[in-house]
Amino acid sequence: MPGSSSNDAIGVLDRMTSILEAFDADDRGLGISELAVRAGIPKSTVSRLVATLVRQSYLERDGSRIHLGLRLFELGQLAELPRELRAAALPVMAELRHSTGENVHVAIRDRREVVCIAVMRGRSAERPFVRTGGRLPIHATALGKAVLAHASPRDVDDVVAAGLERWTDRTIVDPAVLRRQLEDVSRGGLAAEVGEFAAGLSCAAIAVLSPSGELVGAVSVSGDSGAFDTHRFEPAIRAAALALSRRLRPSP
Amino acid sequence: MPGSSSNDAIGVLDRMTSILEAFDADDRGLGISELAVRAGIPKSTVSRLVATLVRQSYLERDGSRIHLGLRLFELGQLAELPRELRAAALPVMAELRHSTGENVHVAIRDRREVVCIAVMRGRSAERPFVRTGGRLPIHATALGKAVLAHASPRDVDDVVAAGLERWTDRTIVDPAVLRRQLEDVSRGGLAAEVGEFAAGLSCAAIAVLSPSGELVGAVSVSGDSGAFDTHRFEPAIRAAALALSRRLRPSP
DNA sequence: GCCCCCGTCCCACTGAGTGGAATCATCACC
DNA sequence: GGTGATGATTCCACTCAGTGGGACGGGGGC
Repeated sequence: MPGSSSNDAIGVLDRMTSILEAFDADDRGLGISELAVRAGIPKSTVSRLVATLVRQSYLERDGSRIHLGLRLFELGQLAELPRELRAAALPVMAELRHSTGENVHVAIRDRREVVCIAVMRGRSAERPFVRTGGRLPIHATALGKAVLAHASPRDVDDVVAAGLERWTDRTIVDPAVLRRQLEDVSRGGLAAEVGEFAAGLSCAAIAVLSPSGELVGAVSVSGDSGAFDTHRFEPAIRAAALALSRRLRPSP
Repeated sequence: MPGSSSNDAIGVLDRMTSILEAFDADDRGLGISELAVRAGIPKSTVSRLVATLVRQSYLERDGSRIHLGLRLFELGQLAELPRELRAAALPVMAELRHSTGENVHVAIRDRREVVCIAVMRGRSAERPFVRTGGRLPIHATALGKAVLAHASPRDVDDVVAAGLERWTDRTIVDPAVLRRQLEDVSRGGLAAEVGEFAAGLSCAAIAVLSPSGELVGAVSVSGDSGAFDTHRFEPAIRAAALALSRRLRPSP
């Protein structure tokens, strides 16, 4: 919602990332001019950079419409963390979906956000609120709070220092409240979220640890706040997190 | 196999792509030095560029091991072409796998290669020879020949001009033979491959066209050359290609 | 026809990027 | 603990890649 384009974008690389990240989820391709506006870079420069990226298949163009290219898909599939976790998670998620009937997600932390690396739609559930590859704020989602509770105090400080952006009127924006919840979670509690990210949406999550005890990500179940008791599914989610943990390669 | 590192890599962007593409399928992370060797770029430069890419989450580092980062996964999921085709293809592929029992693939063309955007392992089949996101040579695979047969003559010329690299002793390296096969396919024939890419591996493919008749990709079935009759599954593959075509959004 | 918007190209300027060498860190083996 | 190998980071003077305002061409719509 803020969309504040804080564009330092000094180096060419930062420029490139600005361009790549200008693409939305549902775009049907962008023109050079719009791209230039979104990325906050002069048109002529964008034109030149895009030409290079197209040459490398990082972008594609169909006439004057520009799209994200195949090489990004390819590299994305190569990334180890999501790949391994996904492979391990899919069967576990299927089981969790079966036992709860709700939408199921697995996400990984990336700085002050989490990235959803797998989503499964529950049998009788609404379409999931996030797509595979989607980013979510770490402080306003159950997935985020589950992983943040296992992070270092310094990490929590960073998140707080960056400001707790408000998404709904129930979003936790008070650092003290957030810290209290995180402490509770880190003592073995369930990470829950009721309308804090999107109105009417509830979610419950548990962190996933590697066999050696390191934080890997989190698994969650979400549903409509009306009929969703955050604690009802706790045993199932906990079991899923544990099962997933056991399926992970033991040696990272 | 050839791994010839033809590294012009003048601009920073090209440098970056060299770095990103230095990552293999099964790597457990690369160090700066190895990365520098693979990318053909001085160490100090790689160090600097990697720092920037890490800052942007395009790469990750765990001590001195460097991995592909989450942002690549994220952007890869955003790329429209694979995303839409995948969504449309998965049910069709499931059906094709069910009716054939073999491994099933869907791929998109990218210049002189095809990129596999979905793979399903057949019930009784060996593990697939290519992963999602994997690249295959266009002239040495059924998938490649299926799409190439629908491309412009100029495109075929380009492929031929670039040289038909030999993968096995059955790979087609004679342009005349390739052209003859492509003509046959474009007249409605089945694109087939018997051990041309990997010894003992057979594959049969059909192009997938959009509702408006444009080439989108190809769908294929593959199996062990011993027990695999390239033509036995032709009706099933053809039906899948048609079904997939009908599921595609009509307005690209 | 005219105007408006969009993408590309041009070109003189300059500071971002470069990379060899020095430095620091870690590890292994004697 | 010394010594040498390996690997990552930092420094810094040089210079060429990248820049971007503006001109150009073209296409689409009123």
